[in-house]
Amino acid sequence: MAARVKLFGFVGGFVCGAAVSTGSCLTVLKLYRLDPEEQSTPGREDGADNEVQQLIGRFGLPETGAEVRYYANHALSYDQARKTPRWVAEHLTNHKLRGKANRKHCKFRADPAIPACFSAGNEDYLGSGWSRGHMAPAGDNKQSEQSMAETFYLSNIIPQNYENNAGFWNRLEMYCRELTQRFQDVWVVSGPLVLPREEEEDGRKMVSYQVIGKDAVAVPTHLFKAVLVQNSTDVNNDNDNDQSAAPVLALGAFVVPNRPIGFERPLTDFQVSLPELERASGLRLYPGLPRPTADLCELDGCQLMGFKEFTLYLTGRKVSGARSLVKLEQFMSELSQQEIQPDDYLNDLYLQKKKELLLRANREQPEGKTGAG
DNA sequence: CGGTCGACCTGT
DNA sequence: ACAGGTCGACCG
Repeated sequence: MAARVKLFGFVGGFVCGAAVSTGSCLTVLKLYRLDPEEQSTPGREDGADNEVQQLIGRFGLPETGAEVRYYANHALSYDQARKTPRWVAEHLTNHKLRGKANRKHCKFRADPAIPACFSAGNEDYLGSGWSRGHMAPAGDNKQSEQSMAETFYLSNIIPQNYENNAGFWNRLEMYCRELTQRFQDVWVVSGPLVLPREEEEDGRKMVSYQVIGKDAVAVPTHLFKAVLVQNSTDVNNDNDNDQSAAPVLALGAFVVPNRPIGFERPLTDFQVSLPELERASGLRLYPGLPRPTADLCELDGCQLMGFKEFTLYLTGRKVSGARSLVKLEQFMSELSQQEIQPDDYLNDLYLQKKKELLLRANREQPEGKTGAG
């Protein structure tokens, strides 16, 4: 506290000195003590203060570049010091998740709206030991090539542990998409965190984090997600006579370490209260949300895909993209090698792909041994 | 779904 | 010869 008082005195003194030609020190001190809300209120017609404000801002006041930026299907606030987003917000619906936009047509690039001197570059990430992790996922934007392409702007990217990105975080994103099957609206706010190290033998807590590349992109220690769901009518409520069916509104907040997390850890291990997340992040999340809100995990379980389910899903994606019969068979044998039996969906996918590849092989090499059908 | 990397082609 | 971009193989 002593330090703060000292600092206050210094600042006050400095301002008084600088503003000696107008106003009184008292006025300046009063301004300094004003609520942030009040300070930013323009149109105060109250003469003296206004003059002081204009003088202080004679050559402009510092700009953070943290203003909200809107894209086709996400919005974010950017951190010019860390070269990452502070938060990224999205709205998901079942309908919006349909489409055939493909990440193969996208590429990571600097956000053209971010000044170059505050922007990360691909070079910062490549070979850094960290992957480029989406905050607004590409998979939430299959509806439009444009919106998917925009999620590849580095303003939406943070340095993320490979295994975390492809694994636990991936499954969390899938869970968010899955929620649109049970809720009409899903809102997600995601972002990086740099949290103090827990230990330190002498009891001190320290914030430290790696930075990568020539632009010194900050590697977050943790990632957060705040998931809000809504149904205008409760789909689980089969009581037709319930006229007062209030809209269901439930929220789950999660803080996930930026390192590998295995299948043995349930999502609920990483759940925190909304106020807890807000204190850690310094963000007021969903400020328009009536509180307290129902717990998403009590309402919906917060169950991520298990190992078997996830492996089946991945194999399905690989099978769909198989370019040769040998690869196709390899994907299936890898599955049985893990002692997982394909389900009906995967079997259909497999047979369909096999037919397609055989057809193609025959067309390109009609005299091959597979010919004479 | 989430990623990386290297071979290869292109332009100056 | 070398920077830069595309494409396909690869991994969890």
